[in-house]
Amino acid sequence: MDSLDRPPPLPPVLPPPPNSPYLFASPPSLLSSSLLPPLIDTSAPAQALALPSSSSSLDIDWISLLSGQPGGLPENVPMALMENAPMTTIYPGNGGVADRSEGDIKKKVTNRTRKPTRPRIAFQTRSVDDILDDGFRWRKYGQKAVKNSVHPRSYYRCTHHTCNVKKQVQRLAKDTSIVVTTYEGIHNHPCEKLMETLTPLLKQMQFLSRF
DNA sequence: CGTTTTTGACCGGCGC
DNA sequence: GCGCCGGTCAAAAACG
Repeated sequence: MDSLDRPPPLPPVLPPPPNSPYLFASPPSLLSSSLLPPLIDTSAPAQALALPSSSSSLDIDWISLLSGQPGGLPENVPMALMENAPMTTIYPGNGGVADRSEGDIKKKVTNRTRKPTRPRIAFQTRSVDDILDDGFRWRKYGQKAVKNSVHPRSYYRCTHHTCNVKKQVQRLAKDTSIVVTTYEGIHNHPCEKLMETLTPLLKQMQFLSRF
């Protein structure tokens, strides 16, 4: 599967419920040209972002570029960038998991391979597409039926060999028009799709800046 | 033919 | 200890 070829989903705005404990931001996607502020996991342990500052033949400060701020991204911010499309709920940092009573995601995150919890962020997006194009390539490695929900949960891993980022995708049991995408970890490489888009532009900018 | 998806088995945590 | 459940593995199937 290659989600890069999918048309961008166009979910409507989800208004924040009154007294919502959640942060709100747009979901990750690179299809938009606008780079909105990055997501922040509010409680996950701090983790430095290890991005190559010069990951191509071009001498580009990708960290500053991708984060939109000099000095790079703040801690706990995933490489995924935001789409201008829909307003999306971000769950706070217990992994972005919903209350278990909703039967969607377990409250306590058990991680079989690593003990320390990695930064996790969940997006809640109203969309007919389960897979949102966030610009990264993912390989599906599992699918499980979810208790109290007719929709299964899918597990994906970033296909980049050195990258260990995972994500889970499922539909809300309460409102099946809403897709919950949970990202775990931080990409340690630039987004291929963004590179493809920006490289010609950056080359031109560098060329022009010589005058 | 290489890559990705599917799917049942397996593992570990947790509650009872 | 046992069963339930979420998460992962891995072999087979499907796909381009």
